[in-house]
Amino acid sequence: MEIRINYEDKAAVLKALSNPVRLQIVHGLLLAGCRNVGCMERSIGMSQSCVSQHLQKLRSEGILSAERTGNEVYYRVTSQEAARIIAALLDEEVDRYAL
Amino acid sequence: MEIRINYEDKAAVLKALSNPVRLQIVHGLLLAGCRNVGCMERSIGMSQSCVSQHLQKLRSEGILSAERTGNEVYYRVTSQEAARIIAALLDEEVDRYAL
DNA sequence: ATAAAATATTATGATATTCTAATATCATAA
DNA sequence: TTATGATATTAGAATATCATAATATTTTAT
Repeated sequence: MEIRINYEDKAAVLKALSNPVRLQIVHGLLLAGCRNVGCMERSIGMSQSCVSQHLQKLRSEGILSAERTGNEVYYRVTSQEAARIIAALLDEEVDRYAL
Repeated sequence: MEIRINYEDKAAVLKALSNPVRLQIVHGLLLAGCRNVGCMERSIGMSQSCVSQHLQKLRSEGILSAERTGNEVYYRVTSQEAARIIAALLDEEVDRYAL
């Protein structure tokens, strides 16, 4: 069997993580930090709209999933691949991450 | 001592790798593939200018270094961090990489 | 039924990225 | 010195990204 890497798709994963706001959001989730939008807004210091749009982008790339509880929406990291990348980037242990 | 992550800088590393052409170039180098520009052009199927511009971008982010030998310029990966990220992304062993 | 809180979506202007075509540089060969 | 091959740089058009402001949706409290 022939294994051909799809560099388009792989680059897209990196691209999804290659923005400071998105990186901080995902890393925060991995460290069991903020899980809902309001908390992220405050912690990152970006507008509600901005954070929400970044969250949608991460979701559409399959890095996060969302779950609504009452008024708020809780996010979590569902992509092992993303976790590995961030661990490699920040020189941390994937095992310590929440996902 | 206080460790504060600079998400701007870290995101910039991912951004440098988040283009399919650049990703393929760096991965190729890590697998001991093409080391000069002409070979990369042919192997990736992009114009000389395009490949060269991507190489400059990777160099300016400190991921590659270049060495001229006669007419041609040979590149290699100098960033352990980039190697770790790509290994994590492609689920490969960093130890097998050339750098 | 209204109002308020939390989140999502849309529209927009500013900026950045990408590729190609054209030109420049640099090293060697003739 | 001129020509040639390899690489780099510049200019430009098309497209994408980013943050903000405005509006919409959804859920709960009154």
